[in-house]
Amino acid sequence: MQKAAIERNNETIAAQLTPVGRETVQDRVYSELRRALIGGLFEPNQVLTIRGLADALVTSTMPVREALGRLITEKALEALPNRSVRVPPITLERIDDLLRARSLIEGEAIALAATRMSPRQIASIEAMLGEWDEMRALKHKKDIDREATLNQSFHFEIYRCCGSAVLIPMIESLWLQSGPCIRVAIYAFSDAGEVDTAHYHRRIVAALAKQDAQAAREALVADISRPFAFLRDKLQSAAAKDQT
Amino acid sequence: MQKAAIERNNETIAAQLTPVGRETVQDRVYSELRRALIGGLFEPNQVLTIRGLADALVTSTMPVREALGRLITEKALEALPNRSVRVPPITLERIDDLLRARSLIEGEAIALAATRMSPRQIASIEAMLGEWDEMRALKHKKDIDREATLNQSFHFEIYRCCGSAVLIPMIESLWLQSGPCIRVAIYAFSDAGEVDTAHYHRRIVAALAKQDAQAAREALVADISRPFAFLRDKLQSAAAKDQT
DNA sequence: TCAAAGCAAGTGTGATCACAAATCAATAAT
DNA sequence: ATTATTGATTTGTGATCACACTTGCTTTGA
Repeated sequence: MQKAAIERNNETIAAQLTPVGRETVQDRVYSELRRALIGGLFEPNQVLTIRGLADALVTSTMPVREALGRLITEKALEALPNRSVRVPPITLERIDDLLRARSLIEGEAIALAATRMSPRQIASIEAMLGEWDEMRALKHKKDIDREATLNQSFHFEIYRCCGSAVLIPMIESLWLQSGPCIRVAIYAFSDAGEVDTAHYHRRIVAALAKQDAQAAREALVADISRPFAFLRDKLQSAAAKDQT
Repeated sequence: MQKAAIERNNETIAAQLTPVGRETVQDRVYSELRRALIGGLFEPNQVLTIRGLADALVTSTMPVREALGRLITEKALEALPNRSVRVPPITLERIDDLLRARSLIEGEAIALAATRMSPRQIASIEAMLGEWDEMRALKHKKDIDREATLNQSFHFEIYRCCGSAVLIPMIESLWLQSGPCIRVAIYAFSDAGEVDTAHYHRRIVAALAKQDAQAAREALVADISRPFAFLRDKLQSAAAKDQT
């Protein structure tokens, strides 16, 4: 019987090949819309139509409508009574609300992560920080998209270590909801002369390295509060000017 | 010009008629599945098929698949690699994970509510408590479904006062996820001789009446911990017996 | 000139069909 | 007797169509 030989052969093949995966069209549409949303490609109040998106993404309406439905249940999009869907407007209350929820949940996640991260994982984060500085020094602080992506990886790399399968999807949902707001703030940042965001991330990493959960939570809250506070001021002054 | 008369006439009509609403089939399917899930009608690990549900709900597959997609993104259901969907299994890690997340988020919600509830709202909650006792005394503690529904209204009536449009959907998602677990625990409760759940709710109401946010949070955590702890013990002993 | 009715283009929703993948049962081969 | 293979049924996915509702514009009537 050559069964063992066949088995061995299969194993060597399996070792060489990488799984191809079976992502559906709907999943791709969903990911793409997510990316666009947290990347701030859609602006608040913009209405999205199924057929319009389907044309833009070169598919039929079916995957788009299901992806939109999913995004609506995550509150990343909003279903109007007219049955049209739009990206939610930015209001002062919503900003405060989002910041509070993010501080609470991401704070808890990083506190958990602080007690669980292995030295290897911390090293990985630190390496990320270095790569970041490099990019920042090189590109004269203008590649906002790359910066945002790196920021996202940085945070979620940490959150993944919290060991909670419940918290992480919630955090993703929160990023999705605050994506458009944040992006507005970041663009405003880059106009208004940049603050040293690297400093905040270094504080986070330092706290994690010391396994100091409380310090990590505080550093994180300071980090995510910045754009929200900025946006808040901007909105407030705009409202004040609007009233005069 | 009889414009004013017409206007008046329309107003009287509007006063008499109640808006008919335009709930879609998909929404009804979604609500029904939600109800079934947090009511524990589906058991953990059960797989659900689109066509099966469509037949049971007497619609076509289309509303069902979209409702399922929404429930999957909320983690109320789980998409297997085979593309079939099932209600998530109960594991020890998941129980602890859910309890932690619920304590954190619902705790924050009730702490916020404690500082914001009007006397009128508190009275409404207290009335609810009384109605509860009545039912409990009358029906010889056997109507589990009614009890669960009342419990749900009680909690969400409070959460609604927290004034956060972000936290509440998250709490709903958490209830959806822990629904099947909880229901298992509750059934076990009713076998194992009932604990006095009313006591915990009275503690919550008392704390809210005193506007004591910290006490409210603690009372709430104690309340929601009970079924989780019960289920946890049950699972652990089952695992221990399984190993022998 | 202006407001209201009517029309046309656009949009979301649900049903149905086609197809590929998975599951299961029965049959065949060792 | 047990494993492998084939075939039939079931299932999810995507496309397309029909229909109802909305929206914006044109036309009509005062």
